[in-house]
Amino acid sequence: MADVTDGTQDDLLLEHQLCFALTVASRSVVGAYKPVLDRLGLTHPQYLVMLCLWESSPRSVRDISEALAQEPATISPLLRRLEAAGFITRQRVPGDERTLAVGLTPQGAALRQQATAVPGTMMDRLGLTREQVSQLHASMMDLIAATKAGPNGPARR
Amino acid sequence: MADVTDGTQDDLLLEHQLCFALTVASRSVVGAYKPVLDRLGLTHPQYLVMLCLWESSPRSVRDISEALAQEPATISPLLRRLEAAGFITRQRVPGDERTLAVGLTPQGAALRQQATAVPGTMMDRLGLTREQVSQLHASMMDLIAATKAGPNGPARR
DNA sequence: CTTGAATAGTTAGTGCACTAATCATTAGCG
DNA sequence: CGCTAATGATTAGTGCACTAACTATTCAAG
Repeated sequence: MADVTDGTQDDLLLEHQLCFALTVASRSVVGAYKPVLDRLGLTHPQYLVMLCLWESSPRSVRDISEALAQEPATISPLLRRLEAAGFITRQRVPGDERTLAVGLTPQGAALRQQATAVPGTMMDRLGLTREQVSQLHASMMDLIAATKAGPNGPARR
Repeated sequence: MADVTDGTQDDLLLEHQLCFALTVASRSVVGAYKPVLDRLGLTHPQYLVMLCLWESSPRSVRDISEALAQEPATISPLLRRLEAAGFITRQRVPGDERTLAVGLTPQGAALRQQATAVPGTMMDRLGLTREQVSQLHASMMDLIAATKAGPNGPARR
């Protein structure tokens, strides 16, 4: 007994669901970024792509998609919109015509200066300290690791 | 000095972003539910609606949308799909023809039995204890509260 | 060298989530 | 009463995210 899969009645209460709290938190935090990112002309997913490119560019679509833990099929149209906005360039790599070299335009590179204020602004807006942020960050990383570990945790076969 | 809005260089590192970890965690956890919910014929958002209705029904669209912290415009097409799947009914309330009464079909009510196992199964799959789940849940609720508090925390007008 | 497998990206199709605009109904006030 | 406000839900339009299917290029084994 005391098997973890024993479902008690209120296990199904919406208010007790971690998955629910997590999705609401995610949407709420992204929503809190919106007014700040609007001034940069970026959506939140676009902001993450720009962070990715400010760290290193040019990069391939696959490289970006792995860094952001998303499918290339998700990144592809997102890049087209960033190109249309004038922040990035998309060119085939000479010598390997399959691969795309995603780089920054001068405008895209310049945007980094304005973006440096974003993390601080958001910490301020959310009323979080650096420690709280890093603690929450660590919790999220643990949770991500748990989803990768598969059934019954990392100890299984 | 030590103003929280001082942006240091590596504040822009993707790996340090709470918002990034949060969105990845959310997508990863929802993804982990997928094989489990597939057997019930539900997507994750649809599962949340059903939790909502198992707690109390019939309910209006606005009621559901507030319980799930989502826009009525998001819920509306979702309900149409749940109706098409045979889990719920949608009828106008007699006496107030604006309001929709969203209720359960026998099939939708019966689905609850199968769903009772879901929370336990997921805890097992993620290798989380009840305590870990409730701690993470509390962290998420705090974060949600922080996004509602507005700039500079709850103390600000 | 050529053919088949692997790799890189895109496209199509489904579903969520949001804002803004619309329609119908109800409530309330002069 | 009758007109306006407000309320409840839906629709249109944009963007994200996923899977599956497709194209194009490159690699690699025979």
